[in-house]
Amino acid sequence: MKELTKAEEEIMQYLWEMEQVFVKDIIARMPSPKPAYTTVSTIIRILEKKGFVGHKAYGKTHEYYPLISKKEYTRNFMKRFMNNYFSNSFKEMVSFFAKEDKLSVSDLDELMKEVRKEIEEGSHDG
Amino acid sequence: MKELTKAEEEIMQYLWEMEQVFVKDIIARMPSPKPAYTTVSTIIRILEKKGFVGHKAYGKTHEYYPLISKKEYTRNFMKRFMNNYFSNSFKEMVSFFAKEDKLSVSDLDELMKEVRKEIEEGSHDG
DNA sequence: TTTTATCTACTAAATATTTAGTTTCTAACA
DNA sequence: TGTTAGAAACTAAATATTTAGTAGATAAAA
Repeated sequence: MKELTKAEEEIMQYLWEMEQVFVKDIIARMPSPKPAYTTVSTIIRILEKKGFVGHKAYGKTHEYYPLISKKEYTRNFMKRFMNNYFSNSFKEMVSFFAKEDKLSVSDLDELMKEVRKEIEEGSHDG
Repeated sequence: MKELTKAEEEIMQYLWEMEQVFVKDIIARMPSPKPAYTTVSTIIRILEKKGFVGHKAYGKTHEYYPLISKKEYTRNFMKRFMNNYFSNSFKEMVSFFAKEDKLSVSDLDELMKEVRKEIEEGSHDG
């Protein structure tokens, strides 16, 4: 999977959030100062070339949608990151953030109860 | 804190790992094809300008060392990332990776036992 | 059918990043 | 003291990324 640059990722976030969009929809949601229409359009075309985005044509206009889910991208990205920053150890990562957020042991237990539930629920669809 | 580019981060990883280094030490550790001496040297100078690296001068030669720890950088980087990819929720992140690595509930319990221990140990130095 | 609006595709300029050659300085040594 | 080796600093070329203008196409409106 190709990497995304900053600008590409920013646009991709809108795609993931909105699922089906026209260029103008994205621009509408962007904060000022808004970029030129063609800027966004160009970035989307790059995303298409990289295989992240597809489109349906409605006459001359394209409606764009993600081909790679946020989950898939996150997975790949985090693999690299985990490797570099937590020596590939899930434990280290959790531990880092728990300390970071100054979670107490009981905070963590509470959190883990919820995570456990999610794992159990999710276990049939992977 | 400034962001690091890819090339800068790569060199920074050596600094973090080796703590105190001369340029040639870094190059010695780098895999082939090795970059030119001046390439590494230039990147380090950029890192100094960005405040990530300092140096002690031994005559004409500089021994470089990190000014910003891997932990500090990770913290900042992950804040942004968490925000974009896990809506700032620690729970979501743990859950994501637990599912990702196909951890069972008992795997998770085992892991959390260790994390809990670390938190308890670490609580006096933050 | 002609005009208008608006969209994508094409193109290119501006900017940022990466890579490395050249110069200059200094220390070590003859 | 002069010469040499090796390092940082300076400079610049190559490459990648970002931004946006212009042209050409098409649908909708007149």
